[in-house]
Amino acid sequence: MVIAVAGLRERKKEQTRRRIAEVALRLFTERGFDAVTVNEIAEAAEVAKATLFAYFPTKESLALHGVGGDPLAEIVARRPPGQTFLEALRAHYRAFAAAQPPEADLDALLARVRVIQSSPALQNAANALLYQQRQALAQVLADEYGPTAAALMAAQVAASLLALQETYFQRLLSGASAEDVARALRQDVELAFDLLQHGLEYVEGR
Amino acid sequence: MVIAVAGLRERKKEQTRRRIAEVALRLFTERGFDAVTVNEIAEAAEVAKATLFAYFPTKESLALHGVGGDPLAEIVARRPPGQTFLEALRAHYRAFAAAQPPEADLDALLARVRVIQSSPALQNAANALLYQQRQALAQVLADEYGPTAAALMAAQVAASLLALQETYFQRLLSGASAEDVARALRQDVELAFDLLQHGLEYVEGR
DNA sequence: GCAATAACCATACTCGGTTCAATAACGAAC
DNA sequence: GTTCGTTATTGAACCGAGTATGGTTATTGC
Repeated sequence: MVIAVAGLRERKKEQTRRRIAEVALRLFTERGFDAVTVNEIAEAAEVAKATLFAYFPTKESLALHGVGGDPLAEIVARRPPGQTFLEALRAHYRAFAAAQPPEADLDALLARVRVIQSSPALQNAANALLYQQRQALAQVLADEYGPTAAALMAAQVAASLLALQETYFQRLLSGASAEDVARALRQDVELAFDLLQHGLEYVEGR
Repeated sequence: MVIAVAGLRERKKEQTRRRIAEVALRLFTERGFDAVTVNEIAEAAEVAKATLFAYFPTKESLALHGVGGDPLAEIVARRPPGQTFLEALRAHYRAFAAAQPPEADLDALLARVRVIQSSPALQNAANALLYQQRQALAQVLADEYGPTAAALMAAQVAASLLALQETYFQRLLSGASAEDVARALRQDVELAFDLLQHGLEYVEGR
């Protein structure tokens, strides 16, 4: 009995997609996002430009594929009953911060972060990604809290997590040791959620 | 005694700038942002494309000039002593919500909102504007609260105000009466700042 | 084998934005 | 009111991202 493997067509498609993505990331890493044209990427990946854009809708998506971040709306929607949505998110990010990423992944992440930081256009694109998550989260929360409060809460949460991510990236780029970065991240996660939960007066009152 | 009027050169520049801006806004209003090319705008304003881009750095800026929003960092920096930064912001937005804009301005605002809503690219650009304010605010707050907490707080505040603005725009577009929109805005402002001040548990606990 | 389908390619195009050399308009000084 | 340096403006060529198209090749299901 032969395991039904994906058709040759599908496998080739996947190959092409990966080849494009890898070549793009390599070039971006070597020279920065803005200094690489999509024509170059297409040429180096040995595909036509039209093919490249059949796989990735924009140049930005070439650098950001797989960097979507965690699906906030899902985490909230799937939380166990009795848990507030904020508790669910805190638990998720606490777990993320507790998990020490292996060296190799960290190098790759660092390269990715450097690429993203290399172009304002890319940073905007990354923000736009979170913007969509914000809306999805607002929709999930709307049933419980009404549309206006839900929109406000989702905005606060999404913005906090974006700020958290930026701080994390900066710490990574600053050259601090992996342990220090991880420790700071754990603290920052707690601070971010404390602020969200108890409001800005939480810090104001020291 | 003659009032020292601006030189002819300066006046012409101002004229050109205004002509470009007005033509652009008119075309955007008529056909939507994406359906108008900068070539058309330049032609209709009777300037060369290069001249247009000498006045406005991007196509988006043609639709967003003057829509910067309130300078959060300044409001906070100039607050009277003894007032928390959040109180200062709340007072500012409360005053804004209390002021009934005159009919004519409201029509112009509505047109502007419709244009902005007509293109995702424009909405992203508008977001990016607030993003800069966020960073300026974070810098002002950093002295008092440290960089990490400041970044988180600024992010929450900026995101809340963006959400507030979006809700306001939606209410305007929904065709509700000006009084209803104004009343809802006053409520929303209080809700937004209550959430910021006391945290999400403020609503969670009802 | 043999069509139907889907990936792929080359090419030309649109549009936003930049560059640059040439020119026109202004301001100030004589 | 002529001259001269400055500055706004122009036109036209150029770049890069993204789209449209019509044709070619390879896989698939029969």
